[in-house]
Amino acid sequence: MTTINDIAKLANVSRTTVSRALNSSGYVSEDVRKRIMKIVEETGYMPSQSAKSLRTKRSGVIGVILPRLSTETSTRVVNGINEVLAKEGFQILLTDTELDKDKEIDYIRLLKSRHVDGIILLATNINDDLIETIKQVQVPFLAIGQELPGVTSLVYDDYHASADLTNMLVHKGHEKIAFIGVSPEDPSVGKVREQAYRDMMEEHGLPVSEAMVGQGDFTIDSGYEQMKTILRDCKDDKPTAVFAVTDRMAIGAMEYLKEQGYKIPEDMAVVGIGASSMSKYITPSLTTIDYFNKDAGKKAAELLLNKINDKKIEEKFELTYRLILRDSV
Amino acid sequence: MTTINDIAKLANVSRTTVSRALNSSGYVSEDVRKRIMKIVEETGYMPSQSAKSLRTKRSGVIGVILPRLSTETSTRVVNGINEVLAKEGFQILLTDTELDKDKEIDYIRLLKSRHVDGIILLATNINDDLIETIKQVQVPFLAIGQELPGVTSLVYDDYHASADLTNMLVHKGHEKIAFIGVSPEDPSVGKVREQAYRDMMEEHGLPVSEAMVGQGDFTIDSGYEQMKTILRDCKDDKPTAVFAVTDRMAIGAMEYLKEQGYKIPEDMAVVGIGASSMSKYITPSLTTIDYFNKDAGKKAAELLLNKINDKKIEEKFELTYRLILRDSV
DNA sequence: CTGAAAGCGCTTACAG
DNA sequence: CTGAAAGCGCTTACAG
Repeated sequence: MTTINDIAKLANVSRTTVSRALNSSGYVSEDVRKRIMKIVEETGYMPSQSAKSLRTKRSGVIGVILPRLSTETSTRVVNGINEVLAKEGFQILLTDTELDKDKEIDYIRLLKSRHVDGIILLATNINDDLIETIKQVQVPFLAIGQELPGVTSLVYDDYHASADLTNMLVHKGHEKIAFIGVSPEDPSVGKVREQAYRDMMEEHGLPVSEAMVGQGDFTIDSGYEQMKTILRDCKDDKPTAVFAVTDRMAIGAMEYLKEQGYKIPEDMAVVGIGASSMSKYITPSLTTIDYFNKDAGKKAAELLLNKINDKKIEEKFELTYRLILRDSV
Repeated sequence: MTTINDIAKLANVSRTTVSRALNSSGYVSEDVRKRIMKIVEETGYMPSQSAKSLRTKRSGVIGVILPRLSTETSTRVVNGINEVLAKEGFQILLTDTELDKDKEIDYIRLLKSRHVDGIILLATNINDDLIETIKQVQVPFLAIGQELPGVTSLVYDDYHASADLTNMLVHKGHEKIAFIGVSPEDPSVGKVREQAYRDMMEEHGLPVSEAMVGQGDFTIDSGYEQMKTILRDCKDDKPTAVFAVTDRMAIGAMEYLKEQGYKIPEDMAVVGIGASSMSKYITPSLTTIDYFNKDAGKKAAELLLNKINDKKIEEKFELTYRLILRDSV
């Protein structure tokens, strides 16, 4: 492999000079610079990033930790991150925890050992070990989706998004609104969204019987199953609307309702969150919340870049959202 | 930061010994090993991968080059790749060409400079510069989706998949089958799929008027537009079925058809390729081809790992597929 | 404007 | 079983 020494020899200069020419640091006469560049061109020389990174402690790589590689949300966020980062010459080192908390921590440490210049974590849970590890590694860090104490966090406005959705249903005349949530282990999706729903129901003086509330696990199937359970448990006091905290679960619920001959939205209104591509093309199209995940990714990358460059930034950023009203309500 | 020297000092041994203990290479007395491991544990020491990689010429990183980060196909493939690689302790360095051919080449070189142990390219086109670059960089290489001459390639069986779909429509009684393809710049999707369609039509003695053939650009919108154009151009000789080479374009076509009051499949049958999640939940559900992208990703990773370990492998691998018959035909 | 030298944190023959 | 030394390919004070 061609190294800086080869280039130096070919150009009849020291490797110091080659380095300077390559990095446009320090003075190099125009003459010499051209000679060097020509040889670099000809040989197709590319500096070894390992050597560079060993020396400079910078790698030009940003670690990204995902809960799942294959969800639309993750993909959009990564897309946004990459768009900003690629422009600045950074690449993404991708890791997927498969929702395993231990792996979250392992990967943070692994990424550190790979000298990444920063880490972006799509967070799904909060625990002390995690916070502790983040502190320890001393790498510019950014969390998306959960507010991690002491860590710069970019959060979706889950409370108001969920409240808006609930209020919208109430204003449409629904009084019995079923709810399909997820485990509170995921504070943002599990706790906050449910809390907003309950708060709004209470505010409107509408009762929430526990038979109306189910807990899924993000999958379409779990939406289907929860809908089934809710309908069975509610007996003669059936809801007229169902609010699932993710589009996938909402779609699962719709599947079950369709199977049972329910007309949507006449017999049962359905809403989700996430603005998945499916939500638009399913019949009837699904009312949902768009969290602008790609923008979140972009913003995350920009903030992280600022952190890397030692700019002071705030600790918490709240993202915006949009309610998309479609045919399912 | 803690380095191997710190550990050596704390354990009262040389860094040679620490290295040996860490990598389980060479002899280390049980006593010393335990002492070292304890200190490693306590300090949270992680060896610098840059230093390691500079020395060993291996990085434990595989570069993946994607045409687009945010398509379901890419995501599934990456997911499969990662599943296999993560198990072996490899991480993925992700790059997105945004369909720019020059970037494909730039990224190959960039990944090389980052000392990746191998590269997987989701290929969308074939050109000499690309082939040339792949040869030059001398990195274990694997292409998915196109057969690149001289490069180990994993290809979908586009010809037979497309032929099966066409034949299926013919057997259902369709004689005028419209086609929405993409540019032949993408040999697999653009050329091969169209060729199979034309071959089968000819085999059955069915004419293909050029008014029945459109060219989209993978987007839903382009499917919509092409459907519109085809219907306009065909005048009184309208097709009774339309074959789009991707699900997204098929879905766009369906949207237009629905708008125009066509009943699917009664007035017009629609088929796509890709088994997107949307294809299952759209109404009517879309008949399509499942290419098992995730398995392709796994297979790619396994083959690449073999290459890295100097195992001899064949140059071309053909993947399997499955026709999913749904309500749109 | 240019170069010699030190050093980043590892691994690996080589010697004992 | 253990260690001293060389070297991977860079960058960066320092000196001129």
